[in-house]
Amino acid sequence: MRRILLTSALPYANGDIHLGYLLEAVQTDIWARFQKSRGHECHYVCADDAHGTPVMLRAEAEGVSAEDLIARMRGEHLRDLSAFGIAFDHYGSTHSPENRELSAEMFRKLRAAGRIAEREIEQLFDPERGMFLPDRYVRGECPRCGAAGQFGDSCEKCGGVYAAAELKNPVSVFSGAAPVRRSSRHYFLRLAADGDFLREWVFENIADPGGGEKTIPRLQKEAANKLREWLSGELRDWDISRDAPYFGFRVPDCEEEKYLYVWLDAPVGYMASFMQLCARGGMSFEDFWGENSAAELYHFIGKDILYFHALFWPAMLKNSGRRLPTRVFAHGFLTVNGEKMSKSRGTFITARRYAESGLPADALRYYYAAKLGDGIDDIDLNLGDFVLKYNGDLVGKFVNIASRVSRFLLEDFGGELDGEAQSGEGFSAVVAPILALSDSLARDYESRRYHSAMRSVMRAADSINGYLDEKAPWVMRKDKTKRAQLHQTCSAALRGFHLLTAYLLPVTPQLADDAAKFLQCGPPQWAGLSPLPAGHRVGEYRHLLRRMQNENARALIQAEESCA
RNA sequence: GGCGGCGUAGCUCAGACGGUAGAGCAGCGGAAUCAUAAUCCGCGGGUCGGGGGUUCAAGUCCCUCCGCCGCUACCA
Repeated sequence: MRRILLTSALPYANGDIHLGYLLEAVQTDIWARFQKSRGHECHYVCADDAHGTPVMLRAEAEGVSAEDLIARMRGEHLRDLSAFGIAFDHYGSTHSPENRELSAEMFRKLRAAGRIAEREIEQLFDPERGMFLPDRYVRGECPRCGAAGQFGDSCEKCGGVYAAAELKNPVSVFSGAAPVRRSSRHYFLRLAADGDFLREWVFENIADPGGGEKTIPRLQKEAANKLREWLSGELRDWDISRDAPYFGFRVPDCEEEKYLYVWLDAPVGYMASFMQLCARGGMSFEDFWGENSAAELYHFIGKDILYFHALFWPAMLKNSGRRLPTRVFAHGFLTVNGEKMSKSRGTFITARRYAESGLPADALRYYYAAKLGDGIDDIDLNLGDFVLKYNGDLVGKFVNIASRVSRFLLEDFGGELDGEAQSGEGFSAVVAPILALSDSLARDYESRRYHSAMRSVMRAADSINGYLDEKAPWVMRKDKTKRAQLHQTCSAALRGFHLLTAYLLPVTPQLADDAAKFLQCGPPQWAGLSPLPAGHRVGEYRHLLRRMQNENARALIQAEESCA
């Protein structure tokens, strides 16, 4: 049995869960459910990312304490994610005692290892607000093209990149005051010292924990390419402290009021969340995070935060006596109808909006699965396509199988399956080929080629539908002498349906649950999966899914526009 | 500006190691009527963004151009 710990990136406490984040949560959740269904020990943890300037400012604007704000946001995030069947084993917060402790320990160990540098740096400072200004909070004219109202890091007009201090006529976004330069002592993670280690670690191949004979790359090809950019030169030190006012953890053993940068304690939040789970579940924290841990550790992330997880984080772990991630899985962004999600276009769809629209969570999960591969490409949610895929695949093909034969089984055989669970014509024509799919399907799931897995499952559903057309049980039914054949055909089709339900369970847990109720079996686990036995009795069939209407999907966008 | 990614049938996308272009949906033509206008069989449809190169052979490797997108470390 494998021991696996996996994480999704931490949702930030200053924003709502949207369909883009759900892409990641669903991708991770499918993998977690798959591993569990295969009988492995698997823990899926996540947490709210609670610290940083934006949270502090928003709390101020709302007139509430930061603690109250993040508690509320965490509740909303958890509610939204739960509505999509994201089954965390634990969902913590980076603003927790455990994380405070682990972050401080991390910092101290890094310092003891000689990896912390201190330097005076000069930054823009808002004299009215009395705070240093992150680049994002300074606007001014682009030093290259002169475009007005540009942010302090890059120009939207000409694409130029510069330092905030280079902006002409800069103003603070908060007060409108002209920022002044002021220097302050900052702490840095000395990344350059780990250049050789990172170049090795990032590009290295590892033994396949999934049992494959060949070694596999630690990172996806595209991800490795991206990292080559940083790794090809000298690595710069990473600024990991912020001056007050800031919402976060104090820098340990520092007399001035300085805070750990949110991105320092955010990944440590993975550890803290798991630590809380351990307290509940009896696992040993060190088994998973100790330097010589034999457990597997995976981070699912968006491609935008790759360097945090593949550069800073490994460096932090290595120099603090911790284990390193087994692999890091990056995915692309979500676009809606071919375009970047946009509030003004109404395509910035929140999880809540979707849930309230009444569209089934499994529909989105299935659609994502049908499009997700192991790459880093963006995924497009095309609403028309979305409706067609759900109706065509899940309703028309998959659920249709149960719908086609259940009445015959119920009316003619009292819901009982025939005696040939492991032999006979129906078995060899329908059941055996689906059993034989197991290994290649498992490989697809394991390597996150969900789209390939979904194609295989649907091809199998096609074959059952084809089998039913060929056998025409509705014709057999009129001939009393063909009663045994009728029984066999319907039983085989339903056994096939049951097996496919198990294959689909990681993707569509609600559907699998409902199907299991109809089949009167437990949630079909992949480990030890076998055809429903002779004489097994199924329940009365009620529609497991409803067809989706185009209007429902379109309303996702319209509804957003009306309140934009 | 630098670096990276993408560009394959009307649509959404597959295509490890280079070897005569694939799926689903849509369209067209049949069949069937058990099933949620669900199902099955068959058909048409692509200069694989343009151009050049390597090779007996390139969507697949190299160069170049065009288009779209992303990243560029103190936004998270």
